[in-house]
Amino acid sequence: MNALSPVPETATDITPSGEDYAIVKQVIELITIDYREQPSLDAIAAELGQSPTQLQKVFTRWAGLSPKAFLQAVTLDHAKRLLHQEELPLLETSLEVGLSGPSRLHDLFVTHEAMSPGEWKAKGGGLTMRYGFHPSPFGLALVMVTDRGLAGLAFADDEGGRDAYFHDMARRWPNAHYVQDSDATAPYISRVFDARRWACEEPLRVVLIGSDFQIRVWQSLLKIPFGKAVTYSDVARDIGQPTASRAVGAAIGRNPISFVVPCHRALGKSGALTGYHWGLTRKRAILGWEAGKG
DNA sequence: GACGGATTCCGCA
DNA sequence: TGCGGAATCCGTC
Repeated sequence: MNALSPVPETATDITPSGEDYAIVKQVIELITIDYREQPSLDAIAAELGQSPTQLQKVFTRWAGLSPKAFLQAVTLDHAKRLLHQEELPLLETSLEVGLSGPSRLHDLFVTHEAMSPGEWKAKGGGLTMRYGFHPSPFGLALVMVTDRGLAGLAFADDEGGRDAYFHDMARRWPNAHYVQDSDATAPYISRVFDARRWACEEPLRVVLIGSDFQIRVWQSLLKIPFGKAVTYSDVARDIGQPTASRAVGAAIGRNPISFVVPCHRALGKSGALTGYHWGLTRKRAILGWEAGKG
């Protein structure tokens, strides 16, 4: 869509182009086969048929980290450290306070509201949902907005599968009225993925449309500070149902606003990345990318 | 009611 | 450690 406006490619560009992710994704898949081996840059480049120099450049532009540092950021050990860094991160962080803690300085500034139970029962009836596809640092992104704010954010693995990804989202609110409108959704993409705009004065408006339980879970996720992680049982405890960790997992899996509601920061108790609706590779990518911004 | 999880725990190489 | 199986709990349809 935006082929006419070239993005300047400088090392300091914190809004990486969508194409970089295609390379990064392959790298992550390679190192995940056996992450203990930590293959050399040369080996990875050879495997992908790229020059090491070029690969290094793309990688650093995308991640803000050298490939080596990135490899370390996606190991199990590192994930465990994220979990234990801070004892109970969920209890003290107030979303409304937003910018109070230094770690949140680099985080996306968000306010949210939830749809009423009645509106949820209507399954989107009476709601106009504008949507569009845009390049993002994690592949093609599908954005859905209502007049109350951002309602959906999904990732697509391939151009050709747009319909499938659209339906994956649209069936969550089957009675909504869907209108393709990339002009309406484009501003959200840059607001969400351009780290320079995360802490701007005006918070990103988000609307959570889900069951009562799901909304409580998603609100809990919104409180996880940037660069931290929690376990499913942490979330269960936070919403006052300490034994519901499995149900929490299911609810997290239905988070409609990926990345913004940071469901990628929920890990298994062992630190393992136990699942992600849009693929474990993407979950690793997001966590590693965040490591480069922290 | 039944179903099935983006869990967890335990036991065994 | 890592892996597999069972226990168990809960939201959803």
